[in-house]
Amino acid sequence: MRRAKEAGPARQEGGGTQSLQRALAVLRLVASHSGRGIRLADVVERSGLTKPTAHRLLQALEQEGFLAQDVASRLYHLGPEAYVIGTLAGDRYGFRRAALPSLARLAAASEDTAFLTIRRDLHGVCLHREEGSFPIRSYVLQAGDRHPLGVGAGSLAILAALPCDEAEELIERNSEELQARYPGFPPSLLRQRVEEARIEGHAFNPGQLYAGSWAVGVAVMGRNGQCEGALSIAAIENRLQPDRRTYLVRLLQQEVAKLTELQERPAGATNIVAQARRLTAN
Amino acid sequence: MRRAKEAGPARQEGGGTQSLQRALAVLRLVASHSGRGIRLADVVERSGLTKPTAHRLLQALEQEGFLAQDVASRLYHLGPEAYVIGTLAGDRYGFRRAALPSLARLAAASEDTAFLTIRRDLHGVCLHREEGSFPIRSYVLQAGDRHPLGVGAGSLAILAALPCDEAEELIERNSEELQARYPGFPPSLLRQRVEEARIEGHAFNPGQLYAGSWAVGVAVMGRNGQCEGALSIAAIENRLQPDRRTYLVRLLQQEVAKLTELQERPAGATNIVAQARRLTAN
DNA sequence: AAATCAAATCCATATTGTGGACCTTTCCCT
DNA sequence: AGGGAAAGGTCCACAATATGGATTTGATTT
Repeated sequence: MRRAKEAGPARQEGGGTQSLQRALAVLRLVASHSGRGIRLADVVERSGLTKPTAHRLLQALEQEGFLAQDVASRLYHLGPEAYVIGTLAGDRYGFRRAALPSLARLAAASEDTAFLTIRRDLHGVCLHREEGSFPIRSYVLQAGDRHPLGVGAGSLAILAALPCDEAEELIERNSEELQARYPGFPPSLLRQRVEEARIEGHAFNPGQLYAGSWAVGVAVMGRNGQCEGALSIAAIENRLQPDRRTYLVRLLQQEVAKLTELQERPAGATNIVAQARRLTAN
Repeated sequence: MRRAKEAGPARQEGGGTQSLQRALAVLRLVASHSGRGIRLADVVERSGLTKPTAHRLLQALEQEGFLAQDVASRLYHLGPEAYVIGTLAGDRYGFRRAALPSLARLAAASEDTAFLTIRRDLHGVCLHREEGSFPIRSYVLQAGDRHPLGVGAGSLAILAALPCDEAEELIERNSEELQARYPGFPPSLLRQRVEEARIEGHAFNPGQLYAGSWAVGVAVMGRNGQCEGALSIAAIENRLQPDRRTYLVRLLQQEVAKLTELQERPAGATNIVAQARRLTAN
């Protein structure tokens, strides 16, 4: 297919189903506007696809039930099928459900906004945002938003929790995107922040992404030693000065401890094989 | 594309992205084996696709993160991206989360297995299965399983809760599939069962799908008057005789009442439009 | 009523997905 | 161990299918 405009040097991973990549990119794009909805024109702009292509993909995804279009506003939203798929996937990755009570407690105790972020390949994805009672709230990070690992407190906490060589490799692989779209985050800065986060035991973002929007984050480790995600709290600058920052970190660490305890079985592989033998026969 | 084998007379809905349809069908197929995993050969058999095609789609979906393949067993499972999408969709269709406590209570009180089913176009999809303590358990209905509306107690409850003309239309539209794949469910039987369910106030399935696996179901109505889904309980025949059946129906109705009360805002359209104006501008 | 913007549609073109045939690995039975 | 079967994975010529510039339709604003 004729590549539209941007799109870097060449797709890394071996050739596959390109139209599928496009379609799923559109699906993710709509997902990242979850709750708000997104217009065709915005999809065109953000995906770099042409209008007919974007439109066709949106329509096809809608027909399959993965998207739903509001007839009045013409905005595209995630559809019921996406919900079904995700619900079933939740049986395997039930991390969010476990974390929701923690987020609620964090938001209540801190009065600021608490976030759950998970790693998804090279990026951190915000899965949930729980608002506190404090009247000044930032809308810098929404559910569905993705940034390269290290950009933002939760995302940075995850990066810092990974083995050194893996973290370094990820920074490397993200360098192109960082350079292109995150001028405030050169790889060198990320390395420094990761270093600091490891020493301090928590990630700290002093308004690096948006001036005035500060945040702290702590990683959640699974019982297999892998990083599952991170909890973070964002607030305005003067609510994240040293004393309060220490307090918020303590809150986060308490919740992380609770989460670590009630970590669910990670779907043991041997078990699955045995089940499969029995069940996939029909 | 060359149509493989089966596939009826002609696809009804207007031409779109066929390969996408196939890919999403594969995704749904894997989802329907959530937890268990599915093998390439089974995907080939159940989807009617050829092996290279199925394999390519599975690989592409895996690369995009929507599927994950267990390296040891080669079984395909839903991937983290599916979880992300579904989690975000959950903000719009948060029905399942609300229903989980009810299912837990139903399973505990009845000692049998409780299910949550929702409508998805022409089908009922089992979203969750909560097992009770009774030692004889049927595995007739798993999370992710789909059947035409009316097949199974939960599915039948949903069908019976719809307006008469709509229900009739759905039976009509399902008649082909019923005839081909559900020999025990001729449309005429469905109409009769729907009639009974409306009179009785609950759906009853006396082992129609699998002999010995009986079930009762009650629909959950949203506050907009639309049917949101259904709760159901399945048990072996002698645990669904008249007296106990009445008891179980009462349990179901209690939980349905609780669910109806704490129904969430159905994302009012006007509100969404207003938000969109503000938020999709950037 | 005119103008502006966005959404939806058309259609010739060649890029892309397709599947029969083939190879490789794993598992099981003797 | 050895041999056979079944499943997973790959190749490549072919044409069916997605593509996007241009156009039409529809809605909203001035």
